[in-house]
Amino acid sequence: MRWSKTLLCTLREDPKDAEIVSHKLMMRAGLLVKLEGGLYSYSPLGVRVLHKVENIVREEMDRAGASEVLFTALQPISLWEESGRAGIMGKSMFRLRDRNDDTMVLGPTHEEVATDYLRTLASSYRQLPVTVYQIQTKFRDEIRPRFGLMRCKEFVMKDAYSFDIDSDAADISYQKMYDAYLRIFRRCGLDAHPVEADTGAIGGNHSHEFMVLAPSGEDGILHCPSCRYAANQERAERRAPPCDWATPSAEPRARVATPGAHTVDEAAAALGIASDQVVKSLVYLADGKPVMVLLRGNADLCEPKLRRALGCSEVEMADPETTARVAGPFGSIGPIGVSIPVYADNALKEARDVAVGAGEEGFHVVHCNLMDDPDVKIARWEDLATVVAGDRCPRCGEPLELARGIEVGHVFKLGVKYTKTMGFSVLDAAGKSVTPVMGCYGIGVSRTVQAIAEQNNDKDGIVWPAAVSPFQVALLALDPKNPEVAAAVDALESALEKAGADVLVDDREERPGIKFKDADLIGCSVRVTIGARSLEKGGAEVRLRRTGETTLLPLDAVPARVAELLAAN
RNA sequence: CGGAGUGUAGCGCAGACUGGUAGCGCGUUUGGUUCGGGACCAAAAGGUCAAGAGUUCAAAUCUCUUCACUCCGACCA
Repeated sequence: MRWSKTLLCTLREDPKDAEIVSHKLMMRAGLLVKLEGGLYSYSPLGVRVLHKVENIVREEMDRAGASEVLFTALQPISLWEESGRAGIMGKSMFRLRDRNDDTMVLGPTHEEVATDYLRTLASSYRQLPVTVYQIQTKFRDEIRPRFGLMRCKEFVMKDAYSFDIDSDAADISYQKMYDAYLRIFRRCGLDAHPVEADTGAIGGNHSHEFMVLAPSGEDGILHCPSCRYAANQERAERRAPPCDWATPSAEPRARVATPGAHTVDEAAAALGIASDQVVKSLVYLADGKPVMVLLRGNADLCEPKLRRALGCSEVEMADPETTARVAGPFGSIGPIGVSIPVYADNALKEARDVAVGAGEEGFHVVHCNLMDDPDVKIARWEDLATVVAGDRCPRCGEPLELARGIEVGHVFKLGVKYTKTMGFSVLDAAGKSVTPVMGCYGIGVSRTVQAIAEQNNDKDGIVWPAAVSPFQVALLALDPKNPEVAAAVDALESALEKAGADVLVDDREERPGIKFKDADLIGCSVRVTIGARSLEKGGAEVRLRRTGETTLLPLDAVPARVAELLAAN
């Protein structure tokens, strides 16, 4: 492709809207054009990267035995009512009406459509296992789109769905996808790590996310340096920290004035004890019903854990009025004598001598024995605390480390959640009707593009891995009007393309400095420069973007050298 | 939805407190000199100052309302 024949515009300065490095660089390199928040057009350059990632995904899905299909983006709401997700996905699903006034949705995901597709086609165990996948535009009315392609209202996703006759077979399908994901991200030049994850609105009982480590990532990841345990912070577990007050106090339970103390730290200071010895009591609304949560004073509640523990679909902190009504004023909440269900974090199991809010402004109760106090009714003990850096690994006990990650892929074991509710069954070998076991597997393709840029850049611009570089080679014609240069560029372009490389020829009438800067910014893996000067010295200059390593070669030796560099990068 | 911030030329910004005919840099166009790491000189084009209402002789500037975008939280590939 000739630069002069396409509309490629680079930006000299960072756009004001962009916050993270990949977003800035993709905008500056002219890969994206913003239409609105969460909506971006791909330029001729950007769409090439997208297609390259798509093709890697396609090849690895095919290799793993999945079959490509294409579902519709537009779906009838009735499918979602059938699965029971119309409510759960409700707010993030774009809805519209057709001319018959029927409600349609723009698919945020395709579990329902996939299940419907299978139930219309499959009726025998002999047709299973089967895994279908598609690369589709998804629509989600995101609460907050951000960071360019990272979180968009419209984005490209690869989603796959496996159907198996039983759970053991489903595990095999899951593992195939898991392995394929590792290969896909490796081929994209990404360092992506599988971590145990929460299943969220998709549902199911087991899932892994594939995380690209980056400080700008939206998720916290706890990982253990000694045993390789890794989990999303929404789900990570820990061994309960040691407890220094596991023996009941000799003193009786007592009400103590703590005027003005509203936080755990203030209460601890007023009482002259460690903040961890003060129980943090929170009132939450679980699907609208108030519940109390107890944690150690220095722990934070992990809301997804609470949601899972309670089996509800939404939890939120209760408003001050509700809190005051069921448990006393903010800052003095406590579990003694409350009538709502109380859920306590496992780390409090040994607590025999702690302080709690008295349920009354300005008072706390000390020497409370949570386990045995007749006025404290713990409905259930659960793992509810957010795990933080330094907490002990649930597997091996070593301290965990915290990192940030970008979620580029997610694999789920769904069980029979959709197949059962949507009435998909097949006959097994004995002629008995069975409900197939399902898995689903997503890759955020457009997000992956940006994650690659986030992980592969330097002060001059993006450094695309060769497999996804918009063009593998940027061929700079430093003086396109010089006939010798033009002839050499033409010849080399053909030779490179014949050798299987794709080439962007910068034939603009610009000064050399501009071409070098733009080439660095766009980040094609290999740069080949031809100018009067290089011809005088005997050929063309070949430079690897990632290292800056440069060699001057005779023109006919260039294609082989380029191929060598591309293969190694 | 809650909290914070920003809207002025294609892009990045100043001007606002103290109201008085719209500025700078980059980019764009034309001419010239340059030409291997974002050149220089000269000339030019380009703006209902986010929108609406109000105050005023006069509003980018003061007041109110609305909208959009960005950031922090809940949602997720």
